Amino acid sequence: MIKKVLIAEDQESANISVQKTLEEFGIADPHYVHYCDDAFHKIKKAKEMGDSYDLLITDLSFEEDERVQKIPDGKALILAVREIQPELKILVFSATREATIIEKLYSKLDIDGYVQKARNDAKELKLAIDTIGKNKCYYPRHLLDLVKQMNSHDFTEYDITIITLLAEGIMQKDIPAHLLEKQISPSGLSSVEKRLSRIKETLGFSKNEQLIAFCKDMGFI
Amino acid sequence: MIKKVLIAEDQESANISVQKTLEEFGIADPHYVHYCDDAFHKIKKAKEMGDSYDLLITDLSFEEDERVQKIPDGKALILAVREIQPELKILVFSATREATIIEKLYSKLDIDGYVQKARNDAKELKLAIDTIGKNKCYYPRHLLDLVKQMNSHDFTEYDITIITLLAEGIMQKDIPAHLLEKQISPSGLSSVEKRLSRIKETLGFSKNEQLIAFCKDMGFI
DNA sequence: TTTCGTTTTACGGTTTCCCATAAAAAACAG
DNA sequence: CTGTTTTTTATGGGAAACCGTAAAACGAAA
Repeated sequence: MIKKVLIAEDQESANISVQKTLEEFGIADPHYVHYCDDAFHKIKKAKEMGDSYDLLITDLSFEEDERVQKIPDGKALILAVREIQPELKILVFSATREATIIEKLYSKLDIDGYVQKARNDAKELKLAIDTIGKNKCYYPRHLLDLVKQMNSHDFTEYDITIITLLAEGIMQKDIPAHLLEKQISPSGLSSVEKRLSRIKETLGFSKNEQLIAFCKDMGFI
Repeated sequence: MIKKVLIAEDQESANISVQKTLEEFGIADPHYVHYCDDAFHKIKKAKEMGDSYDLLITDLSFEEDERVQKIPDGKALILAVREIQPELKILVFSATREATIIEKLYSKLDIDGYVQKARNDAKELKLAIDTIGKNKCYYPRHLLDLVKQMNSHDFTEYDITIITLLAEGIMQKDIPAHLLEKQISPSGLSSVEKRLSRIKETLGFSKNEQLIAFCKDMGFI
């Protein structure tokens, strides 16, 4: 059961969102800090007083200002905290959607959950805290999907070219002309169609829109 | 004219790419550092010796290791450097494609150029250095486009819902069913079609693929 | 309630996409 | 060079998307 929570977050707006969510869990007065250094000291002190925190919710990036910090960001904070209280649950609440970065948080820093700051992040935040409260890790859905798909198809230059053209609004039937211009072969419409449907098949996609979204997530385009 | 260049970059591969590009400009032996602290000290020392750098090419994110750094990342480095040599040209070479982050680099940190690490970044790097050499700022094309488009349409919850469904591979003709399920109105296929075509019209897009790519770039989905 | 104006939905024609098949071209081996 | 295999391109039918128009539903005001 999660009772004592510390929030490290320098953005006012994000703070409000987190607070509201926590209220729904009956966690009335979570502790706030706006600097990583403060977070570290609070956790350390609580541990020493025999009143450890159950959960740390932290951002990754913190704006820098005149207060010089030893711990510059969320990543460093997590590393530092793990030294003094390895069992502390950590939920990262950040804007990054780079699958590779998020993946590393789980594998290297051993975090318990990641929620991306987005429109309806309150919902996801709730689900994440609930999951972590049950001693389980919370993986955002889109990450799970990505990890699974990562290795199922490796994109060639050819693939990327076609997909980039699509993302630029070129109609599929006009792609052959563009390929000819760039002297890329094969340039036939059938070849383009076949390639696209093959990619989508291996990735389990049904529509081009899905493929574009995936490639954007992966940073291919 | 750019003669003396310092590169702050901890990734071996990226370093090579930059080096090649610089060679084409006749900048034979640029200086390299793998840590921001080193970059800062080099710039400071050169300035004091009356042999200042003309250009700093830096990454934003630096991997942390056993060497504890005062300056954790490229952003902090830029801030620090601006203190001691405000006129130094700065070109950021990083992987981020978050339009908002990049925009801030220009507006807050006053950088002279940004090039995103991508497949053919050498070309863009060259163009950027050339532009900066002429005392002009280099703006990546896609950023210019985004900034222009940003204000042309503001996305509602409804828009995001539809676009998200598309990105998940739902067929357009099946979207009404999903909207009904979520009790979102209007749910008619015609309304969905009209909404999508309206969005694409205001943004100057022709295809859904383009819209998906744009929304991913903007972090809407 | 009636009327007017707006929003939502339904329908039909055209374009584009999707997919299977076949023809053509290229690559390869003997 | 000939025959075989693979790759690329062409073609056509059916499904989905696109786009304009008209009907229906809804809301507000008289």
